[in-house]
Amino acid sequence: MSQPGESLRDRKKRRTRAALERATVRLAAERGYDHVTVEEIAAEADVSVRTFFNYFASKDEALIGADPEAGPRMAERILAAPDDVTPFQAYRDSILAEITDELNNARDLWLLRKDVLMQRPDLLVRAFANSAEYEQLLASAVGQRAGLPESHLYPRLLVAAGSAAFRCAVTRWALDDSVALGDVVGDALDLFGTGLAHVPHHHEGGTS
Amino acid sequence: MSQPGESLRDRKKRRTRAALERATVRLAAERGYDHVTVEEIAAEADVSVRTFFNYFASKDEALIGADPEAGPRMAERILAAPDDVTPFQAYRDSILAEITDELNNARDLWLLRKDVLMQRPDLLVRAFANSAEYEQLLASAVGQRAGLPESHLYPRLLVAAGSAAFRCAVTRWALDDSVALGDVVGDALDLFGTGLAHVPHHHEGGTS
DNA sequence: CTGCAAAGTTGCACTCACTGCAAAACTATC
DNA sequence: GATAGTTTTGCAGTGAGTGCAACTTTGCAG
Repeated sequence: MSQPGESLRDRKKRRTRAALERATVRLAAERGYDHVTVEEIAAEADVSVRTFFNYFASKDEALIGADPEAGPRMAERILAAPDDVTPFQAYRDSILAEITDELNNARDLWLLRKDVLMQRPDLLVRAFANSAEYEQLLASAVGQRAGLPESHLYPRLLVAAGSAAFRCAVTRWALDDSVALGDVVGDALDLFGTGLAHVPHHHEGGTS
Repeated sequence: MSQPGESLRDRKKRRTRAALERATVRLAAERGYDHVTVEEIAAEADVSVRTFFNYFASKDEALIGADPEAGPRMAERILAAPDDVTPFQAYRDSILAEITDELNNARDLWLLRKDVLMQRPDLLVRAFANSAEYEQLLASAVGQRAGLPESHLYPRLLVAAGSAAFRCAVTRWALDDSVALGDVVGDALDLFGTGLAHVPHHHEGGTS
């Protein structure tokens, strides 16, 4: 939880950010996303409204609370993968790593978010819209590994497939969480991997 | 252009809607999306601000101007396809049909949108967020044809792949429009069809 | 043509997300 | 404990978006 070389300042910042994220999710789950104002969230987290916007560019962003370093981290991971790993596998691994990490740190928040996102599925799409800049970063990493020219569709498409997989997995998981979210995302990515041209067979507990 | 059984009222509505869409795209391309206010758009189209919001729920929506009947139309088309057509093919055809239609009616607008979307790629993502409700509709249609239970990932994933394909295709087409947008979308969908596990070969004018 | 009902338009008042700026509070460092 | 760098905050303002009630236009029937 608390890093070694972390100053008081950094610790406070992390705490405030986390408090705002928690407050947003908690209140939204309780009262419904658009019956909660930023003012209330800020009050709940004991900071001013202005400070809320120092941490998050929008209410949407605070609800999802995406780690701004996740994008760069994934890109690095993709580039660092061994040579015999395909770009697809590298990207798949980087996604699953982030997700398991996230769930280990904040599983409870995702259980609350689930309810909010079931009411407002568009918020999940918007969350990815906010990080549209990072898509470019990831696409470059994939493209580099794949040895494809900047103009090729494949990298962009693979990255977009990742968002789509995550999004669909959450929606699906929200309806029935008997399979862990990470596993559903994995299944979704595998479907993208083998192709959607043909309808997959419908077998029960398909975790892998 | 003008339908047969269309009253004066309906004609006026269509004209107003089109005028608002045009004004939004034109001004956004000219000055940049967020240096244009709804007030200016409404003025350009000779209606009140309030009327703007009678036609579009948000500025985003007006920029993309997605036909609200496109979703239902596609769903119908999917269900109406012959039995020997796979859900994938049926969905692919329904997308391409809409796109060719749209480009035939408003190619000029897309040339302007291109510039706006290059500056603000997130707007394209947001556009799909707005029509997140229709995703459910399309997923049901796909699921029905595929004979899969409501809970299965495949329909949702296929539909999301469609959005992703369109989105990536537009981004790619914005950088280099030597290949028609419809063809790029087709290529993207084919990649999803055959699977992303392996990097595709890079051949030049791949229209089909 | 007239008058009535339905649909569309508008203005108004309001809420709320979000931004820039400058002052105040706080933390780190020497 | 003074000083420099960061973070927090208040304030004033912009602009998106909504509900409501009045007003205008269109459709239609007598």
